[in-house]
Amino acid sequence: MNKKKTTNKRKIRRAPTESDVARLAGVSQSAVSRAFTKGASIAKATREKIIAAARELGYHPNLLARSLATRRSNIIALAIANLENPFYAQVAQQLSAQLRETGRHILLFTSSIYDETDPMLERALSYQADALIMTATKASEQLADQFKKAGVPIVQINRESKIAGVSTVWGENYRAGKVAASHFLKKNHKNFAFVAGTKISSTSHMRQQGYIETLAKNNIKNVQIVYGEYSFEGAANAARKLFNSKNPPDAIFCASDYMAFGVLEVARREFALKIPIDVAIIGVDDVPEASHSAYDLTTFSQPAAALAKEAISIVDKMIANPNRRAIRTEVAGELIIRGSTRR
Amino acid sequence: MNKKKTTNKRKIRRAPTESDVARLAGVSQSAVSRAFTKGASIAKATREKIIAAARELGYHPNLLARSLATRRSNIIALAIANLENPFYAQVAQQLSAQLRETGRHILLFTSSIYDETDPMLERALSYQADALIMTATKASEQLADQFKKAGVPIVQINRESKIAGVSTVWGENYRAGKVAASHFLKKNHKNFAFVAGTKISSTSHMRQQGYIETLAKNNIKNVQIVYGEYSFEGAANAARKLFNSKNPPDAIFCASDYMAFGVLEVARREFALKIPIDVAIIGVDDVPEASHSAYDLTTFSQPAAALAKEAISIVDKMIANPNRRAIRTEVAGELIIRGSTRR
DNA sequence: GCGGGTTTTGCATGCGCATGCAATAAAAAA
DNA sequence: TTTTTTATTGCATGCGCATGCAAAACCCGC
Repeated sequence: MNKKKTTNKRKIRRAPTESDVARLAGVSQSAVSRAFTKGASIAKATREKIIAAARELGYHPNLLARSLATRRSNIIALAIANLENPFYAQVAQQLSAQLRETGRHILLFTSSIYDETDPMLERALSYQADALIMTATKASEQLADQFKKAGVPIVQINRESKIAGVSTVWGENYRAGKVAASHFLKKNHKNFAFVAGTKISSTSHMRQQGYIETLAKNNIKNVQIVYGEYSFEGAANAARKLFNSKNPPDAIFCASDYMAFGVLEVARREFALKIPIDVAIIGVDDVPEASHSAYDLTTFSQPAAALAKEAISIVDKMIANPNRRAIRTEVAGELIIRGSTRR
Repeated sequence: MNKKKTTNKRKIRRAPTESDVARLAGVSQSAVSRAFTKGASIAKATREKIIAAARELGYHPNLLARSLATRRSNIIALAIANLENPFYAQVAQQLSAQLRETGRHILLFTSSIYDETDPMLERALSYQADALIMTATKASEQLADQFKKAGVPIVQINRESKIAGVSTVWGENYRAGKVAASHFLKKNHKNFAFVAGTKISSTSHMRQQGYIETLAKNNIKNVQIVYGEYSFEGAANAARKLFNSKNPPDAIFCASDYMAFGVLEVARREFALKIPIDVAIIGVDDVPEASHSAYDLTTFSQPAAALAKEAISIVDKMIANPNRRAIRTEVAGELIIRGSTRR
């Protein structure tokens, strides 16, 4: 009935806003806004007064409101299939670390489906993401369309795309295969095999091309190809098939380190093969484990940090000029020679 | 000069808004809002008309604006130290997958510093996150304070906390150690060792307690303790120390699978020990690799899915009742017996 | 101490959506 | 058909912040 009742009715503590800070500091709300906007026109003394008031209240700017007003969310959507793969986890880690330096953050969309487009990704548009970065997945034509219409760039890491609006950054896939083949040839191997990822992986396909074509140039045509499905166990099965074949390979190139580990273990434990004497193995990625003494894997590197950096650089360019065509960049890698190949 | 000039001046294509949809559908903006709000009062025919118009325009609701109006962002901040660790990657994956079912998404904060509080986490407050979930990190007193003030719950996965406002969910750490010890004892082992994580990890400490106390009850006091720093290489070094000692162990319990892998590899390759005859090994976590034939590791499981589920459940409870005290839950695990221990 | 120039400030408004309230249309009851 | 009840709608406003514009405060040199 009385006034008190009204003011007391349920003390929900709201987060302080600019207006609260303004009141305490004795300035206008817009002054507070300017105090927190880099480069805005505001007197030094005023800003300090405001900062002090803000600290006193425990004020945190509401970035969602800011985004609404500025039309820039500083949110980057990251679509990632199988985070469990250390290589992609590393890419995610790198992206996150590098983005934070420009005040941006990652909205995570995981998916367990490899190489297929997650319908949930439309949500990134609803969250007003400034860009979408995809790893180990591809954007469908339809998704790309929607993002283009919204002016939100898409960058794929490690997957090729024929879609006009989609930028891509990848490692030197063809060269990886080529270099692996050359290295094996130099060490006088005779029987070659390739453990591919999945059938639809463009990445795996490019590596295979580089490998096979280089071997073909040296008159080696009978290269066994098996699929490891980009998993440890898948590769282990593929390896069993290889070693049980009538003509077991003495040189195996794997489309990923992870698969190489699977092959390596099967070779050692189930077939008692000596590495690199009986069989040599080369992977791709150079994940941290590759350098562990347990694996000591020769591999063609695909530097996560560089991939992340390039992806972000593309994002920046596309945001700066939305009408720009898709950008396609290759990031250099190199053969890192370790104990899984002959000296 | 003429009117056309005004309307044509710079065709920046804005994303369509509810007002655009409303215009096309011939209804008010609020009707459109209601059409997209579950349970709102709106006629079926109207909604359909609106949905059609929305589809035609390619309308995506602006979730930031919605969050501003509803004071609920549906964003959950996830702080994760070393994503590269497959166990935590798995937890992240689980959280992401389970949260999406209730329409929530993860804002990712990675950190390479173990067990320390990342100052960047304040940003979660700015993004109006509905909650903060932390894995492999702990909230500082000060951070917890700020979140409590803002009414945003914090849940730590796999880290203990003495701070009042911080909820926690963890695996059966003490029991893991206890069960490991019992299993070793049953198999007649004589010389015991423990490979701990870091010195300040409460998780590692609990596991150690369970192990040591159980052994002590059986009159075994001289348990060697070494630190593996939760890394493969760290554990490998720890293992070298153990196997080179005057009394090398025949039973090693490791505070994580990952470290167990390091120990296992060193045992086999550098010391030519037969597992589990010469030395038996038990880990904790049950990461996917543990079941791979290469490792075939006996381990006390710490189910990522269950941890994630419990963390989310706590978040929900805390959001429903912000004044509630912190919740502490233990998630059951079990000893999964594989080839790294004697039959 | 004054005019013109330069900062610094506040005012007003809009970003896209949700929602209480009042107005209206539809349905049910009389 | 008229009245009452209920289901739909639109209006108006606010969420917290940024920003163009005009007013105010400050600066300088003369």
